Amino acid sequence: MRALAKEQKNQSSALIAKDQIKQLIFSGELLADSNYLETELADRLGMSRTPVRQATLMLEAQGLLEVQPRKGVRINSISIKDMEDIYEILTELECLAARRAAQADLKKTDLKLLLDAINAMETALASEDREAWAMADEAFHTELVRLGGNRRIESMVSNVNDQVRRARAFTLNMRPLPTKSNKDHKKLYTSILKGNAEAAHDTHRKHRKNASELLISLLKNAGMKRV
Amino acid sequence: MRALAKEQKNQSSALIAKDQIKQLIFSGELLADSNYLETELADRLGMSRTPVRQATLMLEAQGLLEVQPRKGVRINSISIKDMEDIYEILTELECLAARRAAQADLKKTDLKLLLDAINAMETALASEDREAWAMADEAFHTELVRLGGNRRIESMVSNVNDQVRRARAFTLNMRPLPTKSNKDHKKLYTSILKGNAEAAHDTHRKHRKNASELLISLLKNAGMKRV
DNA sequence: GGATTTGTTAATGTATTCATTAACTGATCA
DNA sequence: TGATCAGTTAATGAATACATTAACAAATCC
Repeated sequence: MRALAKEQKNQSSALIAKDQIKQLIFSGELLADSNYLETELADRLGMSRTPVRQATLMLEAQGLLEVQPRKGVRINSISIKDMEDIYEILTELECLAARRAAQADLKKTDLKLLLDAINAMETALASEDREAWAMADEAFHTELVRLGGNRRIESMVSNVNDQVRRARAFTLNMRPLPTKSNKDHKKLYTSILKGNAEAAHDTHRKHRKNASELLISLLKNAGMKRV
Repeated sequence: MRALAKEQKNQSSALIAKDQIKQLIFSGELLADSNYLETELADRLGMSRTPVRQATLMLEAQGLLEVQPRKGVRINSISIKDMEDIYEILTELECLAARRAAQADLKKTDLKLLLDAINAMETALASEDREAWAMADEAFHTELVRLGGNRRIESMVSNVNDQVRRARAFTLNMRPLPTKSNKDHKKLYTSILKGNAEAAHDTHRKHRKNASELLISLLKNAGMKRV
């Protein structure tokens, strides 16, 4: 909490607006396929239209919303096809990161955060705490990509992830507990440590493929056309 | 020309500024690793700071520049490591698109633009017109990605491409004429038409790998640390 | 002479004002 | 009755005004 406030200290209102609007979208306070006027958002965030507008333009560039003149900004929803497209990209980029990480001759100490995340998932599974599991899972994937050592992949993955955040949150409680997935994580961890690049790549590809197929079938079964 | 002017008719100044600043960067009128004040850019573009600022924030999100308070916007240069990172991503995404295109059961008519580009490259090679070749090559790659049918890949590739545009332009006249590369293009064309997804993927991977290795060695030989 | 501090400058970041224009309402006409 | 057109409204998009603050310079103190 304090860290967050501190972090925002030297940020411009535009960047604060960007983060806050993102949060409002993720939390569902701003609904997908709905429009919100700039004035409305400015009031809500307690600032003038100027930084809010800057934020919306940045978020439009990221694909989270569309600025529709005289109608307000429209929060983009995600179709099943979108989900498939996004997961395809996500898979490709993460697998690339996994391969790179395995080639980077990393030591156990380098992989500490990755292992921490794996353990956190195990704990969360034991106590059936889905929220905690989701957080640890995200930490795992973030750290994996970071270990890949390609900054651009990091930011691209982060951007794309933002676009499916709502869908993931939506299905979190519909999913069976992913008891099996931690086996994949451990296998990947070992491959990276051993420097087995292709194994890391392939393991992760299967993992991601399973996860995305599950997610998409859950959405379909729930009759969800858009999220 | 007229099309461009027309295109800009209904665009906001912010979007015009974004395009124009990009052009200024690509053409080298704005130098990498140099700073330009917002006022300066606004004067140059004949508009007020407001839309210019919006443009710079969008371009910062895209990674082309950095907004440095009180120092002006700094045009980002690209290191060899950056080039490697970028080409790695580009390769992965384009190969994905190639695979998808091959799976999409496309007919000859669908592949017309791709073939046009191949022919244009051949013509350009015959007359040793590097500029024309580069344009056709870009058209080929753009169309390939479009045929992949994943909009997000299109925009990501386009963004990433923008980041290496200067480097490519720089080496264009240093390169030997890429007489061999059109064989790769034709092979890819055939693979897509025949629906041979893995061949399309692998052909393009090799093609991209060669191209990036060549580009990077050219930059290294030229003693270029940053572009 | 060097370091520190205060004052000034200038560029950013935000708010506000203004102009433009799409959307809506109602009225007129066929 | 329905359609078209004028007038009004309201939201955007841009310019300008204003506040803030980092950077630089000058002056003072040790």
